[in-house]
Amino acid sequence: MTDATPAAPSPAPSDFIRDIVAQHVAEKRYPQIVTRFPPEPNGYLHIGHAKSICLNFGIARENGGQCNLRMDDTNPTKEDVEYVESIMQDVNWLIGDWADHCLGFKAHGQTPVTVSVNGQPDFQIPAHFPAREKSVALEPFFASDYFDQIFEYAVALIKKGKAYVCDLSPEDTDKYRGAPDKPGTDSPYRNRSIEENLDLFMRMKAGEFPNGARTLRAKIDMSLPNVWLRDPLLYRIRHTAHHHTGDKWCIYPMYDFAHCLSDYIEGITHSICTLEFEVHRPLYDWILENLGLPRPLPHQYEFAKLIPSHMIVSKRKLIHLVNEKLVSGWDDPRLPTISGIRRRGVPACALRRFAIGVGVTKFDSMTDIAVYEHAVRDELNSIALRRLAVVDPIKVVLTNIPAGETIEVDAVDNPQSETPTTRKVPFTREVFIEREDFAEVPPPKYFRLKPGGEVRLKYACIIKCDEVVKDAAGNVVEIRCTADLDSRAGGPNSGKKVKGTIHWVSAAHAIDAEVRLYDRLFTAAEPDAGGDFTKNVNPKSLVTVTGKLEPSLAFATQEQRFQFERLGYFTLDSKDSAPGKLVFNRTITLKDTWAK
RNA sequence: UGCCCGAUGGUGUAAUGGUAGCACAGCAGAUUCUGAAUCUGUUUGUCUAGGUUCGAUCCCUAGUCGGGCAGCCA
Repeated sequence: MTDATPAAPSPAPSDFIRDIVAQHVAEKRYPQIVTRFPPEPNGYLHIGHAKSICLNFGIARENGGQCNLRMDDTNPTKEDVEYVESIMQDVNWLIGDWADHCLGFKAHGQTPVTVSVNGQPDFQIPAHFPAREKSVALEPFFASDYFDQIFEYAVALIKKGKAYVCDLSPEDTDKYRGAPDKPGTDSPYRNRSIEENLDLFMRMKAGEFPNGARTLRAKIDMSLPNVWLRDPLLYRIRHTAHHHTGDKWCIYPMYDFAHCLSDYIEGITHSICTLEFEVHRPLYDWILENLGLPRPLPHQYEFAKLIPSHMIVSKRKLIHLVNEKLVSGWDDPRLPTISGIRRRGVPACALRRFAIGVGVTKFDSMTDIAVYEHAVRDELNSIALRRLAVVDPIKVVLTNIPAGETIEVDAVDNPQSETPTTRKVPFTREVFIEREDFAEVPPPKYFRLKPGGEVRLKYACIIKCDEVVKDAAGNVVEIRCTADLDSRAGGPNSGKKVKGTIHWVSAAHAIDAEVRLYDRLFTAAEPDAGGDFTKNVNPKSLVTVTGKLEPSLAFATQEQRFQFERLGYFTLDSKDSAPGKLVFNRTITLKDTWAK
C-alpha cells in the first residue's frame, strides 16, 4: 500500500481471562485452546463486537489455538442470511492477517458426526481453516447445524428424569416463575412420567401443537434464588422456517440449551461472553454436567462489554437511525458498525489496537471516544500518503509569476517513513488556499495569511499578501500576493522562517471531488442519557463540499489512505466513488490544538 | 425489601502482601515547511469504617455506591 512503516505492535495484553487461560495452558488442561465468536445473525456487527472478536481471536492466536466463527441462530423469527454475509465480511476484515490463521470454519454442509470417546457415543464436528484450505468449500459454524444433536441431548435429559414437557401458557409460566425475591411454584406438569414426556416431546417435534402450547423445561428447582435455574425453558414451539435449516423444524432450542451444547460439540474450551450472562453460568454448567458427557467440558467466562462515549451501539437504536433515515444505512460512515467504520476509512489495525487497548475487566465503564480517535490517528499518521487538497477554496494570485508558467515542486509522500519518497506538484500563478487560512482582521496569535503578512505555501515558497479583492457585498473573492521564489527549497532564502505554513493547490491543475466531512454522530458523551438520543445527533456530522485536489489524487485507489495536509485523513468512499467522479470520506481530522 | 457481580486520577486500566505505574485527555515548554507528528516536564487516584499483618489497592467483616437477573430474545 505505502512504503511507510506501520505502527509498532503493542505488547501482548494481559487480563483476568488471559490469566485463567495461561494457567490452563500451564497445567495442560486441554490439548488446545479453542474459543469462539458467536454472533446472532440478526443485525450488523459494531465496535462492541470488535472487542469480543479481538478478545476471542487474540486468545486463540496467543496460544496457538483456534477461534470458531459461529452463527448463534436458534431464533428463526429474528434472523436472516443477509446478516450472515455481513458478519463474515466484517470478521474477515477485522482479523485480517492478524488472526486469520486461527479462524475456524467447517466444511460446507457439514453437520456433527457421532464418534466413540472412552466407549461412549459423542458428537463432534471437525474444524477447517479457510486461511490454509483454500480449495475446500468452507462456511462458518451454525448452531442450527446441531439441532439434531441438541434434540438428542434433550431426549437424554428426559430419559434421566431431568426434563419435562410443560403445558403452561407463556403468561402462566411467568407467574409460576415467581420473582427474584419470591420463590416460584412447581408447574402442575412437572411430574409427568418419562414415557409421557418422551411421547409429548416427539409430538412437539412432529408439529402436533401450535406455537406456545407446550415447552420442554429442565427440572431443576423452582425455589432457587437464581431465576434462570427455576426449571428454565429448553425448547419452544415455533412454526417458522429457519434461514439455514428451512422448514425441517418447528421446535427450536433456547439460547441457554443450545449455546453450551454448541460449545461442547465444537470442542470449545473457553466460552467468553459479556457480563449479563453471568447469572446464566450455573445453567450452562448444569446442562453439561447432567448429560454425563465424555470429553472435558467448556467453561464460561464473562467480561464487561465496551461502552464508547458519543456512540450508540444498541441494536434497537441503530435500527432506528437507519429506518428513520438519520443515516444512509448500516454502513453509514458515521455509525459505529464495523461496516461503517471500514467505509469511513479506519484501518482494521487501528480498530484492533483500540479494541485490545481498552482492556478486559468485570466492571462496566465508559470509554472516552478520544481513545478511539487517538488509535485511528496514530495508525493513519504512520501509513497515510500526504496530499494537498483545499476544501473551502479562495483564490490567490501570485502577481509576479507569469501566467502559463508551471513550476514543479517536490512534495514528501510521508515524512514518517524511514525512506520518504516524493512526488512533483505543479505550482502556478493562481492557486487555491483554504478560506480559513486568510484573515483580514486576524485574531491574536494568528499564524496564517493576513494583509501585509507572510506565509509559506508548503513545498513551494513564501508569499506576501499585497491586496485583498472584494465583491460588491464585501466578500473577499481574491487575494493578490507576491511570491518569494528564492525561498523555495534549495533557494537562497529557503531557510527563511515564517510563522505559518499553509496548504494550497494550483487552480489550473486542481481536480474537483466530492468531499464528505464526517464528524462525531452525537454531540453528547452519553447520547441516550437524557431520553431521546436523536436529539443529540450532531447536525454537522456530515458536511459535503466540493474540494480542489492536487492532480495526483485522480489516481487514488480504494486501499490507499491519505492525509490531506493540515485537514485530516481521507479515503475514497467504497460505494459512491468512481473514476472521474471521486468521493472522499474524511476519516478523522488532525488533532487541533490551536485555541479558537 | 432475594441472589449474583463489581468499585484505583477527568477517562480507560496495571500493580495478586513490599516505592501506586501506563495510556488517553488536560496543562507548560522545546521543536517543526502540517497550529499535526515528535520530545521534555507536569496537575489529578486506591469508596467508607473496622480487622489480620512488621507492612494492605491486594486478605477478612460490615457498610456505601454502581451494575446485572423475573423473554417461549441472545
